Order: sequence, then structure tokens, then C-alpha cells
Amino acid sequence: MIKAVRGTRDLLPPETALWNFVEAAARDVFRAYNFQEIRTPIFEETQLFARSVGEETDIVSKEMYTWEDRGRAQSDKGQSLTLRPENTAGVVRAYIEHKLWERGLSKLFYIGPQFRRERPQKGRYRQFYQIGAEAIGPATAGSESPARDAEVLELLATFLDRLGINDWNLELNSVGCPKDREGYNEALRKALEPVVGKMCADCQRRAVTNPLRVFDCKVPEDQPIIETLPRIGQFLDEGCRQHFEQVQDILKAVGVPFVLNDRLVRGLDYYTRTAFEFTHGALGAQNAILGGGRYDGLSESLGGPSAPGIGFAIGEDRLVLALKESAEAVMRKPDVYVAPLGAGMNREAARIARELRRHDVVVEMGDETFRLKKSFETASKMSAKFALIVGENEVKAGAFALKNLETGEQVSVPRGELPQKLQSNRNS
RNA sequence: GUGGGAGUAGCUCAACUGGCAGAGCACCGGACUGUGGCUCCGGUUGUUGCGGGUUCGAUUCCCGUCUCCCACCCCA
Repeated sequence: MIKAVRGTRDLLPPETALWNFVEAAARDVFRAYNFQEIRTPIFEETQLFARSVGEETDIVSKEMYTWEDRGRAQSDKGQSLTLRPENTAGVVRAYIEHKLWERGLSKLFYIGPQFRRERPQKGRYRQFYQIGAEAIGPATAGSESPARDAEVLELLATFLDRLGINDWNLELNSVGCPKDREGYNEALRKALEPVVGKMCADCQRRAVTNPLRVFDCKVPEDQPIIETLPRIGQFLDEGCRQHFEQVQDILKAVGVPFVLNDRLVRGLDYYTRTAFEFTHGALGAQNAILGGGRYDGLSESLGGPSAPGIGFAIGEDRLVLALKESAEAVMRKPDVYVAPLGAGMNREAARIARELRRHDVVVEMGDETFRLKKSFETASKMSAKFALIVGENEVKAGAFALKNLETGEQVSVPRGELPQKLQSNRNS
């Protein structure tokens, strides 16, 4: 038997209803904040990710699905292509390619699959889905304003509340400008040098490859040492410090709760200033449901004009996982199950069903060979609200037996009144 | 990529140290020829993940492999 490949999966009903529910809520919220949809290709030139995400990151160095395309002639070497491991790079590429800066501030959102060749785990797949957004544009259009950061964070809080996820936690930090980080990295290395020998093996490795990661250490014995290390906050220049303070001010003004976490350092190279993460309990080690931040230099590093921006990506798989119990509840149930009864009744049932569907009634239909008992069983199994009997008696009388499957009440309804009657008594 | 755990019916799970593959739920049919949920009866539940080995005999023991789960790495 051929199965879905490792790390990929099929999404089946009723769970797909939940995905639609989440995406519809996202689109609603995006509309309120005036974000518009962008769709970029799911594969791009490999160079795009190498230059934006960072050559040295794990994503680029070992988690990408990369292949060499064929050239025009059989003998030609093709270009190196890669399935997108995230969507910010593609959006910024499109921003530059289509000169979107001519339109002022661009507020764009996307919903779609991304690909990383990681070891699968619960809520972590090789084809996974992200809902994300980017606010990017010339600084003169307000793209650099702390108001943008606060707006994006508020949007996210609104979105999670809308989904009924109340126990989220917003963690906030500023990682400063590239200059600040350079100074900080140096200071961190210096501070680690004399103490690293006393730390765990993982930290010793991190100290060399990526000192910022030392803050992720969970070994209790290392914590006292980590407490003594310098923090990025001490290295922020005046501009970054003020920017960060204003973000916090606005968040307080609009009532979005947050906690400062000066250990929060985002993994991708392009992040500057504001960095954030929303976490949610009960997701195990994979407790982050979304993350994002500001990337003021990304456009330029991809050959575009100066275009500060801020964005985020929501891990839709994990979000849905957190909502899983409500899958049944959001699935649209049939309003009526039409039960043809007896030879020749399929024709009349089809006519009635067609008319009802034109009136936006959700209709499921049986077959004239089904015994009435079976039709009723099937109807109640799928939680249809009504069952409509289409038999010879009804056709003769011009009125049809309509039974409410929740109350058991049954009435005879003239054919002409059926659409009206069912329309005003819809499910959900 | 590293370490550990697990794969048996559509689902959740049993099968003492190797001895005829089971239960509940779900599904289909009947009791009930035009009325569901309750009850009773009957039925399929199946390449025990896949491949090899040991054995008279393997769901069980051994090797390989695939997938899922947990942790690490990293990240959404």
C-alpha cells in the first residue's frame, strides 16, 4: 500500500472544517486591520532562502528540500530550486520584484504550506501550514513605526481571542540593530569564555556555534551561570531602546498583556528590534504557536530598497491541535435529509432537493430503494435537522411529511412552502 | 541528524513463559414491507506495518527496514 510520505499527512473531515474555521477567522481579522492576501510560489530559487534566512541556520544548512532543475537543453545545468521553508523571503522578493514600495505601506497576509525536512513530531510536520503577515514599506509610509509593531501584536491577540484560545502568553523582546547584536555577541562570547567549561555539553557546543542559544538551556545546574551573562537589552542603542519602549506603551494603552523575556532570541538572521512569540500550554515541548518580529534590513540584503518591515508566522498545525476538541462543533450539518420512498421517487426527490439547495438549504439525499427506517437512521447519524419523506402519498397530496429529528415532531408541508419552511429553520 | 518507546479489525486496546487471533465501539443486515435514537439476533471485522532468520509451529524470540510517538538539535 502506498502511504503519505514521512512527515506529511491527509487532513480529513471533520477536521478540515476546523481548518476552514481557523482560516475564515484569520481572514476576518486581517480585513479589520486592512491586510490583503498575497500568494507566492511554493518554490523559489535556493539563493533567496540562503540569503534571507541565513546560510548558517539549520533551516538552510540541513532542512531544505532542494533540487536542481533541468536547463533548457538536456545538457544545460538548471538552477537550484527549493521548496519554501517559510514565506517571508518570498513575500519580500515579490515586494522588490513588483516595486510595491510605489504603493506606500504594504500590509500582506498569506495562508499556505511550507516545507522543512525535519524529524516529525506532534504538531511538527515536513509539510506544514502557516498563516502569516508582513507589514513592509518605505520608512516614510510608517513601516518603521512602533505603532506598526503594536498593531500587529494586537491583531494577533484579537485573532487568538476570536478562536477562543484564552490561555495564550505573549513574550516580547528587542534584539536591536545588527550593530547592537555584533557588540552583544562579542560581549557574550567574552563572558562565556571563563565559565563555559562548567556548563553542559550542549552549551559548550552552542558557545562556539551560536552563543545566543545558550539561553535556551534547560539544565538546572547551568541556570546560575546563565543569570550572570549580559543581556541584549544592555546593548541597545538609543533608537532601538526608544522604539521598544513605545511598542510597550501602546500595547499597555490598548490592553494587550505581555511579558518581557530577554532570553527570547529568534533564530533567523534577518530579525531586528522587536521579537515576539505567543505560547500556549498543553502542546508539550512544541509550545510556541506563533512567532515573528521586525526585519528592517531584509529588503536591502536581497537587493531591494530600504523597506523596514514586521511580520509573523502562525503554526496552523499546532493551532488546530490546540482546538481539536471543537472540530465536530464547527462542521456544517445537513439541514434536511430527503428520503425518496418507492419506485420512481428519485426523480421527484431530485427536483425538490434542487429547489431547496437554490435556497441555500444544505441537503443530503437517499435512494428510493432504501427502506424508510434506513433513511431515518442515516439522517440522524449525520445530524440532519429534518427528514423529508418523498413518497407516493405525498406526491398525490402535494404535501410532504417533514420530521424534525431533534424533537420528533412531524408535520405535512405543501410543496410550495418547503423552501421557506426549511430556510427559516436551518441547522447551526 | 542523535537517543528512547510503540506498531494487532475502520477506532481504542487485549492475547501467561512460542501453541487454532480476541473484546468494546463503529459498520452492514435482520427482528420491524411508510418513521431514527432504546433493545435483541446475526455478519465482515485481519497479509498481527513490511522483509528476512530461528523453530514442528512466530503477534510473541533475533536481524533489517518503514511509520508514528517522546526527548534532543532546531523551530512555527
